[in-house]
Amino acid sequence: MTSQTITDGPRSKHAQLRDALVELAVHELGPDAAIPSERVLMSTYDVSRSTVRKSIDSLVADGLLRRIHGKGTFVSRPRLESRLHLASFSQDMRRRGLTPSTVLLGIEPHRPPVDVAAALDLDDDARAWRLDRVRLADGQPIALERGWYPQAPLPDLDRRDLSGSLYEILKDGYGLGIDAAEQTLWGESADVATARRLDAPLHTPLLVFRRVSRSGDLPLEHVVSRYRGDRYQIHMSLGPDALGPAPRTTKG
Amino acid sequence: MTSQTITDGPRSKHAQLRDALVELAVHELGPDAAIPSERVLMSTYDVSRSTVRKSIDSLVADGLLRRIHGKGTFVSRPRLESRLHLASFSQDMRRRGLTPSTVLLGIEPHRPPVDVAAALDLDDDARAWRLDRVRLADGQPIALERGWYPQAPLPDLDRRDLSGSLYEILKDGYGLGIDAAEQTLWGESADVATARRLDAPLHTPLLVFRRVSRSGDLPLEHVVSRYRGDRYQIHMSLGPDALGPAPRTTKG
DNA sequence: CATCCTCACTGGTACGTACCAGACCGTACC
DNA sequence: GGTACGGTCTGGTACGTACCAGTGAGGATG
Repeated sequence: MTSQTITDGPRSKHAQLRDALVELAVHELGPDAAIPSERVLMSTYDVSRSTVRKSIDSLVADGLLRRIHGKGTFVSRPRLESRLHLASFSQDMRRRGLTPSTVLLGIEPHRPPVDVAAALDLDDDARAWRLDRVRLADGQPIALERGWYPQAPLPDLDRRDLSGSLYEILKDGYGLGIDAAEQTLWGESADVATARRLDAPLHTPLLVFRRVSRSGDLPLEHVVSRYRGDRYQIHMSLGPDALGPAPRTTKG
Repeated sequence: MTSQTITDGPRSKHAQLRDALVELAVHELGPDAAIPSERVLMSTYDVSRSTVRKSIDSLVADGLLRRIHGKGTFVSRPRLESRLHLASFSQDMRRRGLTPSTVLLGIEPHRPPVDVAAALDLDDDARAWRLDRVRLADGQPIALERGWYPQAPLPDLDRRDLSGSLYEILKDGYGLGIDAAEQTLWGESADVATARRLDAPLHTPLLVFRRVSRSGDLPLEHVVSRYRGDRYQIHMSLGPDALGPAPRTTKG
Protein backbone atom coordinates (compact mmCIF):
# COMPACT_ATOMS: atom_id res chain seq x y z
CA MET A 1 0.00 0.00 0.00
CA THR A 2 1.53 3.24 -1.10
CA SER A 3 -1.42 5.55 -0.67
CA GLN A 4 0.64 8.30 0.87
CA THR A 5 -1.48 11.24 1.84
CA ILE A 6 -1.68 14.44 -0.14
CA THR A 7 -0.84 17.47 1.92
CA ASP A 8 -0.87 21.21 1.60
CA GLY A 9 2.54 22.63 1.06
CA PRO A 10 4.93 24.00 -1.49
CA ARG A 11 4.19 21.12 -3.83
CA SER A 12 0.82 21.24 -5.49
CA LYS A 13 -1.69 18.55 -4.72
CA HIS A 14 -2.11 17.53 -8.33
CA ALA A 15 1.65 17.12 -8.65
CA GLN A 16 1.74 14.93 -5.55
CA LEU A 17 -1.20 12.92 -6.77
CA ARG A 18 0.39 12.55 -10.17
CA ASP A 19 3.48 11.03 -8.58
CA ALA A 20 1.32 8.72 -6.53
CA LEU A 21 -0.50 7.61 -9.66
CA VAL A 22 2.75 6.98 -11.51
CA GLU A 23 3.91 4.86 -8.61
CA LEU A 24 0.63 2.99 -8.60
CA ALA A 25 0.48 2.47 -12.35
CA VAL A 26 4.08 1.46 -12.86
CA HIS A 27 4.97 -0.44 -9.74
CA GLU A 28 1.72 -1.91 -8.48
CA LEU A 29 -0.47 -2.23 -11.51
CA GLY A 30 0.79 -2.98 -14.96
CA PRO A 31 -0.04 -2.36 -18.60
CA ASP A 32 -3.78 -2.49 -19.38
CA ALA A 33 -4.78 -2.52 -15.73
CA ALA A 34 -7.47 -0.08 -14.67
CA ILE A 35 -6.61 2.53 -12.11
CA PRO A 36 -9.25 3.40 -9.50
CA SER A 37 -12.08 5.55 -10.77
CA GLU A 38 -11.91 9.29 -10.35
CA ARG A 39 -14.51 9.29 -7.63
CA VAL A 40 -12.66 6.60 -5.71
CA LEU A 41 -9.41 8.55 -5.99
CA MET A 42 -11.22 11.60 -4.67
CA SER A 43 -12.05 9.95 -1.40
CA THR A 44 -8.88 7.88 -1.18
CA TYR A 45 -6.64 10.91 -1.36
CA ASP A 46 -9.18 13.40 -0.01
CA VAL A 47 -8.99 15.81 -2.91
CA SER A 48 -11.58 17.18 -5.27
CA ARG A 49 -12.46 15.60 -8.55
CA SER A 50 -10.99 18.45 -10.53
CA THR A 51 -7.66 17.84 -8.82
CA VAL A 52 -7.89 14.16 -9.65
CA ARG A 53 -8.72 14.98 -13.25
CA LYS A 54 -5.87 17.42 -13.55
CA SER A 55 -3.40 14.77 -12.38
CA ILE A 56 -4.80 12.22 -14.77
CA ASP A 57 -4.86 14.77 -17.58
CA SER A 58 -1.13 15.26 -17.39
CA LEU A 59 -0.43 11.54 -17.31
CA VAL A 60 -2.69 11.01 -20.30
CA ALA A 61 -0.82 13.77 -22.09
CA ASP A 62 2.40 12.02 -21.22
CA GLY A 63 1.06 8.76 -22.57
CA LEU A 64 1.24 6.81 -19.32
CA LEU A 65 -2.53 6.48 -19.01
CA ARG A 66 -5.43 6.36 -21.41
CA ARG A 67 -9.08 7.01 -20.70
CA ILE A 68 -12.07 5.19 -22.09
CA HIS A 69 -15.36 6.95 -21.61
CA GLY A 70 -17.78 4.81 -19.66
CA LYS A 71 -15.20 2.17 -18.81
CA GLY A 72 -12.32 3.62 -16.88
CA THR A 73 -8.76 4.80 -17.02
CA PHE A 74 -6.05 2.33 -17.92
CA VAL A 75 -2.30 2.02 -17.84
CA SER A 76 -0.82 2.18 -21.32
CA ARG A 77 1.51 -0.28 -22.88
CA PRO A 78 5.09 0.78 -22.21
CA ARG A 79 5.98 0.80 -25.87
CA LEU A 80 3.57 3.62 -26.45
CA GLU A 81 4.94 5.60 -23.57
CA SER A 82 8.20 6.99 -24.71
CA ARG A 83 8.36 8.82 -27.91
CA LEU A 84 11.28 10.88 -28.93
CA HIS A 85 10.26 14.46 -28.57
CA LEU A 86 11.41 17.66 -27.04
CA ALA A 87 11.41 16.62 -23.43
CA SER A 88 13.65 17.63 -20.60
CA PHE A 89 15.44 14.95 -18.68
CA SER A 90 12.96 15.34 -15.84
CA GLN A 91 9.93 14.96 -18.10
CA ASP A 92 11.54 12.07 -19.90
CA MET A 93 12.23 10.15 -16.72
CA ARG A 94 8.81 10.79 -15.22
CA ARG A 95 7.24 9.51 -18.36
CA ARG A 96 9.19 6.31 -17.90
CA GLY A 97 7.93 6.02 -14.35
CA LEU A 98 11.28 6.87 -12.79
CA THR A 99 12.09 9.58 -10.29
CA PRO A 100 14.57 12.11 -11.65
CA SER A 101 17.17 13.77 -9.50
CA THR A 102 20.29 15.78 -10.07
CA VAL A 103 23.73 16.24 -8.60
CA LEU A 104 25.03 19.72 -9.30
CA LEU A 105 28.72 19.63 -10.08
CA GLY A 106 29.13 23.33 -10.67
CA ILE A 107 28.00 26.45 -12.47
CA GLU A 108 30.41 29.21 -13.39
CA PRO A 109 30.82 31.83 -16.07
CA HIS A 110 33.43 30.76 -18.64
CA ARG A 111 34.52 31.60 -22.12
CA PRO A 112 32.88 28.93 -24.26
CA PRO A 113 34.68 26.97 -26.98
CA VAL A 114 34.28 28.37 -30.47
CA ASP A 115 31.74 25.82 -31.63
CA VAL A 116 29.59 26.53 -28.61
CA ALA A 117 29.90 30.29 -29.04
CA ALA A 118 28.87 29.92 -32.66
CA ALA A 119 25.87 27.79 -31.78
CA LEU A 120 24.74 30.31 -29.18
CA ASP A 121 25.33 33.34 -31.43
CA LEU A 122 27.82 34.80 -28.98
CA ASP A 123 30.76 37.10 -29.66
CA ASP A 124 34.17 35.53 -29.37
CA ASP A 125 34.93 37.26 -26.09
CA ALA A 126 31.52 36.76 -24.49
CA ARG A 127 31.12 34.62 -21.43
CA ALA A 128 28.45 32.08 -20.73
CA TRP A 129 27.28 29.94 -17.86
CA ARG A 130 28.90 26.54 -17.84
CA LEU A 131 26.71 24.08 -15.97
CA ASP A 132 27.83 20.57 -15.12
CA ARG A 133 25.34 18.12 -13.74
CA VAL A 134 24.90 14.40 -13.19
CA ARG A 135 21.35 13.26 -13.82
CA LEU A 136 19.96 10.28 -11.95
CA ALA A 137 16.87 8.11 -12.27
CA ASP A 138 15.68 6.37 -9.14
CA GLY A 139 19.02 7.29 -7.61
CA GLN A 140 21.19 5.71 -10.29
CA PRO A 141 23.45 7.87 -12.43
CA ILE A 142 22.19 7.95 -15.99
CA ALA A 143 23.75 10.91 -17.69
CA LEU A 144 26.52 13.46 -17.41
CA GLU A 145 25.65 16.84 -18.83
CA ARG A 146 27.68 19.89 -19.70
CA GLY A 147 25.47 22.78 -20.69
CA TRP A 148 26.34 26.28 -21.86
CA TYR A 149 23.87 29.14 -21.42
CA PRO A 150 24.22 32.77 -22.50
CA GLN A 151 24.57 35.18 -19.59
CA ALA A 152 22.71 38.18 -20.97
CA PRO A 153 19.19 36.78 -21.09
CA LEU A 154 19.76 34.66 -17.98
CA PRO A 155 21.10 36.83 -15.15
CA ASP A 156 21.56 35.15 -11.78
CA LEU A 157 21.18 31.70 -13.24
CA ASP A 158 23.75 30.57 -10.71
CA ARG A 159 21.45 31.58 -7.87
CA ARG A 160 18.61 29.36 -8.99
CA ASP A 161 17.83 25.92 -7.74
CA LEU A 162 19.48 23.84 -10.43
CA SER A 163 18.55 20.47 -9.00
CA GLY A 164 15.35 20.17 -10.99
CA SER A 165 14.20 20.87 -14.49
CA LEU A 166 16.22 23.63 -16.09
CA TYR A 167 13.56 24.01 -18.76
CA GLU A 168 11.07 24.90 -16.08
CA ILE A 169 13.43 27.51 -14.69
CA LEU A 170 13.87 29.02 -18.13
CA LYS A 171 10.14 29.06 -18.69
CA ASP A 172 8.89 30.05 -15.27
CA GLY A 173 11.84 32.10 -14.12
CA TYR A 174 12.69 33.98 -17.28
CA GLY A 175 9.64 33.53 -19.46
CA LEU A 176 11.75 31.75 -22.04
CA GLY A 177 10.20 28.46 -22.98
CA ILE A 178 12.22 26.10 -25.10
CA ASP A 179 10.22 25.43 -28.22
CA ALA A 180 12.65 23.97 -30.68
CA ALA A 181 15.94 22.17 -30.76
CA GLU A 182 18.43 20.57 -33.06
CA GLN A 183 20.00 17.41 -31.79
CA THR A 184 22.79 15.16 -32.94
CA LEU A 185 23.42 11.72 -31.53
CA TRP A 186 26.44 9.46 -31.73
CA GLY A 187 28.26 6.80 -29.79
CA GLU A 188 31.30 7.04 -27.59
CA SER A 189 33.04 4.94 -25.07
CA ALA A 190 33.46 6.22 -21.53
CA ASP A 191 36.82 7.68 -20.58
CA VAL A 192 38.14 7.58 -17.03
CA ALA A 193 36.57 10.82 -15.82
CA THR A 194 33.17 10.14 -17.35
CA ALA A 195 33.12 6.57 -16.12
CA ARG A 196 33.84 7.73 -12.59
CA ARG A 197 31.15 10.37 -12.66
CA LEU A 198 28.61 7.86 -13.93
CA ASP A 199 29.80 5.17 -11.53
CA ALA A 200 30.29 2.94 -14.55
CA PRO A 201 33.08 0.71 -15.83
CA LEU A 202 35.71 2.17 -18.12
CA HIS A 203 34.70 1.96 -21.79
CA THR A 204 31.02 1.72 -21.00
CA PRO A 205 29.19 2.52 -24.25
CA LEU A 206 27.64 5.95 -24.18
CA LEU A 207 24.94 7.64 -26.16
CA VAL A 208 26.07 11.19 -26.70
CA PHE A 209 23.56 13.92 -27.49
CA ARG A 210 24.57 17.37 -28.57
CA ARG A 211 21.55 19.63 -28.42
CA VAL A 212 21.11 23.27 -29.28
CA SER A 213 17.79 24.58 -27.95
CA ARG A 214 15.99 27.77 -28.78
CA SER A 215 13.27 29.95 -27.43
CA GLY A 216 11.94 31.44 -30.57
CA ASP A 217 14.96 32.74 -32.44
CA LEU A 218 17.11 33.00 -29.35
CA PRO A 219 19.56 30.14 -28.81
CA LEU A 220 19.48 29.43 -25.09
CA GLU A 221 21.27 26.16 -24.60
CA HIS A 222 24.14 24.15 -25.94
CA VAL A 223 24.32 20.92 -24.04
CA VAL A 224 26.24 17.71 -24.50
CA SER A 225 24.75 14.82 -22.57
CA ARG A 226 26.47 11.50 -22.15
CA TYR A 227 23.99 8.78 -21.31
CA ARG A 228 24.89 5.32 -20.16
CA GLY A 229 24.07 3.25 -23.21
CA ASP A 230 23.42 0.22 -21.07
CA ARG A 231 20.81 1.93 -18.92
CA TYR A 232 19.13 4.32 -21.29
CA GLN A 233 17.11 3.46 -24.34
CA ILE A 234 15.25 5.56 -26.82
CA HIS A 235 12.00 4.41 -28.32
CA MET A 236 10.56 5.83 -31.48
CA SER A 237 7.37 5.10 -33.27
CA LEU A 238 7.72 5.60 -36.95
CA GLY A 239 4.09 5.96 -37.84
CA PRO A 240 2.26 6.08 -41.14
CA ASP A 241 1.72 9.83 -40.91
CA ALA A 242 5.47 10.14 -40.95
CA LEU A 243 5.53 8.82 -44.44
CA GLY A 244 3.57 11.53 -46.07
CA PRO A 245 1.34 11.06 -49.08
CA ALA A 246 3.83 9.39 -51.36
CA PRO A 247 3.86 5.60 -51.40
CA ARG A 248 7.62 5.61 -51.31
CA THR A 249 9.40 7.00 -48.33
CA THR A 250 9.45 10.73 -48.15
CA LYS A 251 12.57 12.70 -48.80
CA GLY A 252 14.33 15.56 -47.15
CA MET B 1 -14.29 41.04 -35.44
CA THR B 2 -14.29 37.34 -35.07
CA SER B 3 -15.78 37.01 -31.62
CA GLN B 4 -18.32 34.47 -32.71
CA THR B 5 -20.50 33.39 -29.84
CA ILE B 6 -20.10 30.13 -28.01
CA THR B 7 -23.25 28.07 -27.98
CA ASP B 8 -24.56 24.89 -26.46
CA GLY B 9 -24.65 22.09 -28.90
CA PRO B 10 -22.91 18.96 -30.03
CA ARG B 11 -19.57 20.72 -30.02
CA SER B 12 -18.15 21.44 -26.60
CA LYS B 13 -17.71 25.00 -25.53
CA HIS B 14 -14.03 24.66 -24.83
CA ALA B 15 -13.51 23.25 -28.32
CA GLN B 16 -15.38 26.19 -29.85
CA LEU B 17 -13.46 28.63 -27.74
CA ARG B 18 -10.26 26.91 -28.67
CA ASP B 19 -10.99 27.44 -32.34
CA ALA B 20 -11.85 31.06 -31.69
CA LEU B 21 -8.57 31.54 -29.88
CA VAL B 22 -6.61 29.93 -32.69
CA GLU B 23 -8.30 32.26 -35.13
CA LEU B 24 -7.53 35.21 -32.90
CA ALA B 25 -3.92 34.25 -32.27
CA VAL B 26 -3.04 33.34 -35.81
CA HIS B 27 -5.03 35.76 -37.92
CA GLU B 28 -5.52 38.84 -35.80
CA LEU B 29 -2.64 38.82 -33.38
CA GLY B 30 0.78 37.54 -34.16
CA PRO B 31 3.79 35.97 -32.47
CA ASP B 32 4.53 37.39 -29.02
CA ALA B 33 1.25 39.28 -28.80
CA ALA B 34 -0.77 38.87 -25.64
CA ILE B 35 -4.22 37.36 -25.88
CA PRO B 36 -6.95 38.80 -23.66
CA SER B 37 -6.76 37.77 -20.03
CA GLU B 38 -8.73 34.79 -18.82
CA ARG B 39 -11.21 36.96 -16.98
CA VAL B 40 -11.80 39.09 -20.07
CA LEU B 41 -12.32 35.99 -22.19
CA MET B 42 -14.86 34.78 -19.61
CA SER B 43 -17.12 37.75 -20.13
CA THR B 44 -16.40 38.18 -23.84
CA TYR B 45 -17.51 34.67 -24.65
CA ASP B 46 -19.82 34.24 -21.67
CA VAL B 47 -18.24 31.08 -20.34
CA SER B 48 -16.69 30.16 -17.03
CA ARG B 49 -13.05 30.59 -16.22
CA SER B 50 -12.47 26.85 -16.09
CA THR B 51 -13.73 26.58 -19.63
CA VAL B 52 -11.41 29.36 -20.68
CA ARG B 53 -8.51 27.68 -18.94
CA LYS B 54 -9.28 24.34 -20.52
CA SER B 55 -9.16 25.88 -23.98
CA ILE B 56 -5.93 27.66 -23.24
CA ASP B 57 -4.47 24.53 -21.65
CA SER B 58 -4.82 22.58 -24.85
CA LEU B 59 -3.32 25.36 -26.93
CA VAL B 60 -0.39 25.62 -24.54
CA ALA B 61 0.06 21.87 -24.81
CA ASP B 62 0.03 22.27 -28.57
CA GLY B 63 2.64 24.97 -28.36
CA LEU B 64 0.55 27.72 -29.88
CA LEU B 65 0.35 29.75 -26.67
CA ARG B 66 2.58 30.17 -23.67
CA ARG B 67 1.62 31.48 -20.27
CA ILE B 68 3.64 33.75 -18.01
CA HIS B 69 2.44 33.91 -14.44
CA GLY B 70 1.55 37.47 -13.52
CA LYS B 71 1.93 38.81 -17.03
CA GLY B 72 -0.41 37.13 -19.38
CA THR B 73 -0.76 34.55 -22.12
CA PHE B 74 1.11 35.06 -25.36
CA VAL B 75 1.19 33.71 -28.88
CA SER B 76 4.21 31.52 -29.51
CA ARG B 77 6.49 31.63 -32.47
CA PRO B 78 5.40 29.15 -35.10
CA ARG B 79 6.93 25.83 -34.27
CA LEU B 80 9.03 23.72 -36.48
CA GLU B 81 7.43 21.32 -38.80
CA SER B 82 8.84 18.02 -37.76
CA ARG B 83 8.30 14.82 -39.53
CA LEU B 84 10.08 11.60 -39.02
CA HIS B 85 11.42 9.41 -41.66
CA LEU B 86 11.01 5.75 -42.06
CA ALA B 87 14.01 5.26 -44.20
CA SER B 88 15.90 2.17 -45.20
CA PHE B 89 19.66 2.09 -44.93
CA SER B 90 19.95 2.64 -48.66
CA GLN B 91 17.67 5.68 -48.63
CA ASP B 92 19.38 7.01 -45.54
CA MET B 93 22.84 6.82 -47.07
CA ARG B 94 21.77 8.28 -50.38
CA ARG B 95 20.26 11.22 -48.55
CA ARG B 96 23.64 11.77 -46.95
CA GLY B 97 25.29 11.80 -50.33
CA LEU B 98 27.00 8.47 -49.82
CA THR B 99 26.85 5.39 -51.98
CA PRO B 100 25.31 2.43 -50.15
CA SER B 101 26.41 -1.10 -50.76
CA THR B 102 25.92 -4.41 -49.05
CA VAL B 103 27.86 -7.56 -48.31
CA LEU B 104 25.53 -10.51 -47.96
CA LEU B 105 26.68 -12.80 -45.19
CA GLY B 106 23.88 -15.30 -45.49
CA ILE B 107 20.16 -15.99 -45.59
CA GLU B 108 18.68 -19.19 -44.19
CA PRO B 109 15.49 -20.35 -42.56
CA HIS B 110 15.92 -20.70 -38.80
CA ARG B 111 13.86 -20.95 -35.67
CA PRO B 112 13.86 -17.43 -34.26
CA PRO B 113 14.50 -16.58 -30.62
CA VAL B 114 11.37 -16.18 -28.53
CA ASP B 115 11.46 -12.39 -28.44
CA VAL B 116 11.73 -12.27 -32.21
CA ALA B 117 8.94 -14.81 -32.65
CA ALA B 118 6.75 -12.75 -30.35
CA ALA B 119 7.49 -9.55 -32.23
CA LEU B 120 6.64 -11.19 -35.54
CA ASP B 121 3.50 -12.90 -34.20
CA LEU B 122 4.89 -16.33 -35.03
CA ASP B 123 4.17 -19.67 -33.38
CA ASP B 124 6.92 -21.10 -31.25
CA ASP B 125 7.83 -23.73 -33.79
CA ALA B 126 7.59 -21.53 -36.87
CA ARG B 127 10.62 -20.76 -38.96
CA ALA B 128 11.69 -17.46 -40.38
CA TRP B 129 14.32 -16.11 -42.72
CA ARG B 130 17.44 -15.00 -40.95
CA LEU B 131 19.35 -12.48 -43.00
CA ASP B 132 22.80 -11.24 -42.07
CA ARG B 133 24.31 -8.32 -43.92
CA VAL B 134 27.09 -5.78 -43.60
CA ARG B 135 26.11 -2.35 -44.85
CA LEU B 136 28.69 -0.03 -46.30
CA ALA B 137 28.81 3.62 -47.27
CA ASP B 138 31.32 4.61 -49.91
CA GLY B 139 32.93 1.23 -49.39
CA GLN B 140 33.42 1.57 -45.65
CA PRO B 141 31.60 -0.74 -43.26
CA ILE B 142 29.03 1.18 -41.26
CA ALA B 143 26.58 -1.32 -39.88
CA LEU B 144 26.05 -4.98 -39.19
CA GLU B 145 22.47 -6.16 -39.48
CA ARG B 146 20.63 -9.28 -38.45
CA GLY B 147 17.09 -9.32 -39.74
CA TRP B 148 14.29 -11.87 -39.27
CA TYR B 149 11.44 -12.14 -41.76
CA PRO B 150 8.40 -14.45 -41.64
CA GLN B 151 8.47 -17.15 -44.30
CA ALA B 152 4.76 -17.42 -45.06
CA PRO B 153 4.18 -14.03 -46.68
CA LEU B 154 7.66 -13.98 -48.21
CA PRO B 155 8.29 -17.19 -50.14
CA ASP B 156 11.54 -17.45 -52.05
CA LEU B 157 13.05 -14.45 -50.29
CA ASP B 158 16.38 -16.26 -50.48
CA ARG B 159 16.30 -16.19 -54.28
CA ARG B 160 16.05 -12.43 -54.48
CA ASP B 161 18.89 -10.02 -54.96
CA LEU B 162 19.56 -8.96 -51.41
CA SER B 163 22.37 -6.56 -52.12
CA GLY B 164 20.11 -3.54 -52.39
CA SER B 165 17.12 -2.18 -50.56
CA LEU B 166 15.10 -4.86 -48.88
CA TYR B 167 12.19 -2.48 -48.46
CA GLU B 168 11.98 -2.12 -52.22
CA ILE B 169 11.90 -5.90 -52.61
CA LEU B 170 9.10 -6.18 -50.09
CA LYS B 171 7.12 -3.49 -51.80
CA ASP B 172 7.78 -4.24 -55.46
CA GLY B 173 8.23 -7.99 -55.19
CA TYR B 174 5.50 -8.88 -52.71
CA GLY B 175 3.29 -5.80 -52.65
CA LEU B 176 3.99 -5.30 -48.97
CA GLY B 177 5.10 -1.78 -48.29
CA ILE B 178 6.46 -0.99 -44.86
CA ASP B 179 4.32 1.73 -43.39
CA ALA B 180 5.05 1.72 -39.67
CA ALA B 181 7.75 0.67 -37.29
CA GLU B 182 8.72 0.69 -33.67
CA GLN B 183 12.34 1.31 -32.99
CA THR B 184 14.50 1.16 -29.90
CA LEU B 185 18.01 2.52 -29.70
CA TRP B 186 20.75 1.90 -27.17
CA GLY B 187 24.51 1.76 -26.86
CA GLU B 188 26.84 -1.20 -26.86
CA SER B 189 30.49 -1.81 -27.19
CA ALA B 190 31.77 -3.97 -30.04
CA ASP B 191 32.68 -7.55 -29.22
CA VAL B 192 35.31 -9.44 -31.16
CA ALA B 193 33.06 -10.81 -33.89
CA THR B 194 31.27 -7.53 -34.48
CA ALA B 195 34.48 -5.54 -34.46
CA ARG B 196 35.97 -7.84 -37.08
CA ARG B 197 32.91 -7.66 -39.30
CA LEU B 198 32.94 -3.87 -39.10
CA ASP B 199 36.69 -3.69 -39.53
CA ALA B 200 36.78 -1.67 -36.30
CA PRO B 201 38.79 -1.80 -33.08
CA LEU B 202 37.54 -3.94 -30.23
CA HIS B 203 35.18 -2.01 -27.91
CA THR B 204 34.27 0.51 -30.59
CA PRO B 205 31.09 2.23 -29.37
CA LEU B 206 28.05 1.08 -31.28
CA LEU B 207 24.60 2.49 -31.80
CA VAL B 208 22.24 -0.44 -31.73
CA PHE B 209 18.81 -0.20 -33.32
CA ARG B 210 16.13 -2.79 -32.84
CA ARG B 211 13.32 -2.22 -35.27
CA VAL B 212 10.05 -4.03 -35.81
CA SER B 213 8.43 -3.00 -39.06
CA ARG B 214 4.92 -3.61 -40.27
CA SER B 215 2.92 -3.56 -43.41
CA GLY B 216 -0.49 -2.68 -42.07
CA ASP B 217 -1.09 -5.06 -39.18
CA LEU B 218 1.36 -7.64 -40.46
CA PRO B 219 4.77 -7.62 -38.77
CA LEU B 220 7.29 -8.19 -41.53
CA GLU B 221 10.67 -7.45 -40.07
CA HIS B 222 12.59 -7.72 -36.85
CA VAL B 223 16.04 -6.32 -37.37
CA VAL B 224 18.89 -5.43 -35.05
CA SER B 225 21.44 -3.11 -36.63
CA ARG B 226 24.76 -2.28 -35.05
CA TYR B 227 26.17 0.99 -36.38
CA ARG B 228 29.66 2.25 -35.77
CA GLY B 229 29.08 5.06 -33.29
CA ASP B 230 32.19 6.86 -34.45
CA ARG B 231 31.17 6.98 -38.09
CA TYR B 232 27.43 7.31 -37.91
CA GLN B 233 25.49 10.19 -36.47
CA ILE B 234 21.81 10.86 -36.22
CA HIS B 235 20.49 14.33 -36.53
CA MET B 236 17.02 15.37 -35.49
CA SER B 237 14.95 18.50 -35.29
CA LEU B 238 12.75 18.58 -32.25
CA GLY B 239 9.60 20.61 -31.90
CA PRO B 240 7.45 20.91 -28.82
CA ASP B 241 4.87 18.69 -30.43
CA ALA B 242 4.10 15.96 -27.95
CA LEU B 243 3.16 13.63 -30.76
CA GLY B 244 5.96 14.36 -33.01
CA PRO B 245 9.34 12.78 -32.90
CA ALA B 246 11.44 13.80 -35.79
CA PRO B 247 14.62 11.98 -36.50
CA ARG B 248 16.00 13.45 -39.65
CA THR B 249 19.22 11.91 -40.69
CA THR B 250 21.95 14.06 -42.10
CA LYS B 251 25.59 13.74 -42.80
CA GLY B 252 27.62 13.22 -39.68
C1' DC C 1 -34.66 -17.92 -25.39
C1' DA C 2 -33.82 -13.49 -27.18
C1' DT C 3 -34.65 -8.72 -26.67
C1' DC C 4 -35.28 -4.53 -24.46
C1' DC C 5 -35.00 -1.46 -20.59
C1' DT C 6 -33.30 0.29 -16.48
C1' DC C 7 -29.78 1.32 -13.42
C1' DA C 8 -25.39 1.81 -11.58
C1' DC C 9 -21.23 2.51 -12.78
C1' DT C 10 -17.48 5.02 -15.79
C1' DG C 11 -15.45 9.47 -17.68
C1' DG C 12 -16.80 14.43 -19.90
C1' DT C 13 -18.44 19.12 -19.60
C1' DA C 14 -19.48 23.26 -17.28
C1' DC C 15 -20.62 26.14 -13.80
C1' DG C 16 -19.35 29.28 -9.60
C1' DT C 17 -16.40 30.41 -5.71
C1' DA C 18 -12.33 31.37 -3.08
C1' DC C 19 -7.85 32.28 -2.34
C1' DC C 20 -2.65 32.15 -3.54
C1' DA C 21 1.32 33.99 -6.11
C1' DG C 22 3.91 36.65 -9.56
C1' DA C 23 4.35 41.22 -12.11
C1' DC C 24 3.77 45.94 -12.46
C1' DC C 25 2.92 50.71 -11.39
C1' DG C 26 2.05 54.70 -8.85
C1' DT C 27 2.54 56.91 -4.61
C1' DA C 28 4.24 57.94 -0.17
C1' DC C 29 8.13 58.01 2.32
C1' DC C 30 13.05 58.65 3.50
C1' DG D 1 16.38 60.63 -6.41
C1' DG D 2 15.86 56.16 -4.63
C1' DT D 3 13.26 52.91 -2.04
C1' DA D 4 9.42 50.66 0.09
C1' DC D 5 4.72 49.65 0.04
C1' DG D 6 0.21 48.68 -1.53
C1' DG D 7 -3.26 48.20 -5.03
C1' DT D 8 -4.44 45.79 -8.96
C1' DC D 9 -3.61 43.54 -12.76
C1' DT D 10 -2.03 38.64 -14.37
C1' DG D 11 -2.21 33.39 -14.15
C1' DG D 12 -2.30 29.04 -10.57
C1' DT D 13 -4.56 26.02 -7.39
C1' DA D 14 -8.44 23.94 -5.30
C1' DC D 15 -12.85 23.36 -3.82
C1' DG D 16 -17.95 21.85 -4.56
C1' DT D 17 -21.94 21.16 -7.54
C1' DA D 18 -24.68 19.68 -11.35
C1' DC D 19 -25.65 17.33 -15.22
C1' DC D 20 -24.46 14.79 -19.77
C1' DA D 21 -22.82 10.62 -22.16
C1' DG D 22 -20.84 5.95 -22.92
C1' DT D 23 -20.67 1.02 -20.95
C1' DG D 24 -22.26 -3.09 -19.17
C1' DA D 25 -24.86 -6.14 -16.23
C1' DG D 26 -29.07 -7.86 -14.70
C1' DG D 27 -33.96 -8.03 -14.59
C1' DA D 28 -38.45 -7.59 -16.96
C1' DT D 29 -40.79 -8.56 -21.05
C1' DG D 30 -42.10 -10.53 -25.45
